[in-house]
Amino acid sequence: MRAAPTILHLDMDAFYASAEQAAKPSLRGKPVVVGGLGTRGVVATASYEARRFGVHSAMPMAQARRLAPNAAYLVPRFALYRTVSDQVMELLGRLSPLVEPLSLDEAFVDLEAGGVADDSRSARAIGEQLRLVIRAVTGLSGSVGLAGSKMLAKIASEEAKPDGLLLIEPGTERELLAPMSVRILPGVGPATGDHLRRAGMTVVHDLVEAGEAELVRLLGRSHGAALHRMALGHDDRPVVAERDAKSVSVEDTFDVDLHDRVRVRTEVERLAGRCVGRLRGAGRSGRTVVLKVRRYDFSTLTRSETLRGPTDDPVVVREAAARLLEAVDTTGGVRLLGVGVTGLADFTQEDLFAQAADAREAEDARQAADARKAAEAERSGDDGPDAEEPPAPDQAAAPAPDGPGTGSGEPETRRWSAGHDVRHEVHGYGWVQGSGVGRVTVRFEEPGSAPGRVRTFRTDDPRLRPADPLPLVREPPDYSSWPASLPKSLSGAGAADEAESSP
DNA sequence: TCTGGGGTCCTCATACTC
DNA sequence: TCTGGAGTATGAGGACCC
Repeated sequence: MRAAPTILHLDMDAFYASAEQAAKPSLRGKPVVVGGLGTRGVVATASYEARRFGVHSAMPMAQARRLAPNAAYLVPRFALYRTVSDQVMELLGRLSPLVEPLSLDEAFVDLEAGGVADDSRSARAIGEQLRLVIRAVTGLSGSVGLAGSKMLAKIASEEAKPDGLLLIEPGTERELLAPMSVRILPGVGPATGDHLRRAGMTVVHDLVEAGEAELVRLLGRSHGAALHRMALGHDDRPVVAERDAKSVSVEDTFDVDLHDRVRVRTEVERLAGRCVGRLRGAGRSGRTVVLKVRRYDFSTLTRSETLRGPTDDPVVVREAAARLLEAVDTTGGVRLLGVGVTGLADFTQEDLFAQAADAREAEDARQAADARKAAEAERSGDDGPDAEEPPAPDQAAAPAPDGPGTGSGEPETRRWSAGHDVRHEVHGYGWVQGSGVGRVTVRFEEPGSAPGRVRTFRTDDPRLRPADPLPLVREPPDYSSWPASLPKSLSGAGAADEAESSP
């Protein structure tokens, strides 16, 4: 906990839904729900208009549709969100070398390390400027929290939402936290929240009163002690810029439970291939293969196997996953399958074998100079100590890694997903409003345009093609000198004002 | 016809080694 | 030689986060 509120937490407001509203003028001011549209989808983000109907993140899509039947339901377009996220992160990087992204729409920034703020006044000014610049560049709003620790900065941005800024002055945090729900503290989810409630603790003040010993008794040493510190407003976790991934995994939930054991096995192998594709894409390898199975009754089990060394060989991972599956009872049906790899490294067991082989060859070559006669025969019998070494990888079986985020691999059958961009030879840019029974309905509009008109085509209309997302802001102001100076069009818009944008 | 996907961290049980 | 304890690796599951 530092003396000045120089840790900044940025949280973009209803990010996916806001990006969709910015991209699709006809949706502005209307309820928008982004998420999986399948029978088992859940809500990723709901616009503030949709939240008024009670729709929120992680809610089953079916329930959302009952609550807000007239909302627009869209599948996520990660390519667009990633582009906007990159723009935002680039702006944050101008403030400090210490930027810790938490997701596409959230990050911590250590303003002190960047030398752009060292007290409340300068921190607030930078926070307000950041919000202005983000809006100018991306067309979207973000909320900013400023405090002396990560926990409090995050709580501040949460309280500032939507489209606000809140600064917590050091010294005031205990008073501020005391009446808040225990659920505001990081690490307190539904289960811990329930646990605490049953013990009579509902607000942060109750945790302080209970004392560390009682929390440790209830929640265990690590969690209990950490929670007590948080309740007192103590949090000295640093902002960490670079974080290495510790695992890579892929999983799929099926629209209908799988009963056929052969199909289950095929899916596991497919997932293993995808997982290795991601692993290789990241230039990593892994030592422990994990199989995840969610059964028809939502019970989830995992089985894992640790290999002798890290691998990025699809055959090895596929076979390990298949072995793990053998030990799982899938009668009754399988709802979800997943394959993951942990224990990541930057080299593979095969690299080690190769190194060992190189060393052996060098040694052999040296000896061969002395004893040429026996060398060939000796080497043929020297296969190394490891009998478990898998057969040479089947090169042809190496999966085409699906690039991060594309996840398509769809055959040429044309699928028009709701919300996706299209371009029509005659009518120009638009987005898919819906499709079915051989027809696709498109609304022709683009960021910055007026709400557009709707037209319907045959799904195989050759004049209609998928398109890349258009930038949300066509001509952003020149902000190349920010934060040294604010673009002219933005200065005077309240950057240095002391006024707080939210209560 | 409730409950996604991709992660992290913690706890507990068990096996093994010293 | 047997036993107990500490430390470590592994496996499984749960909670949490966005």
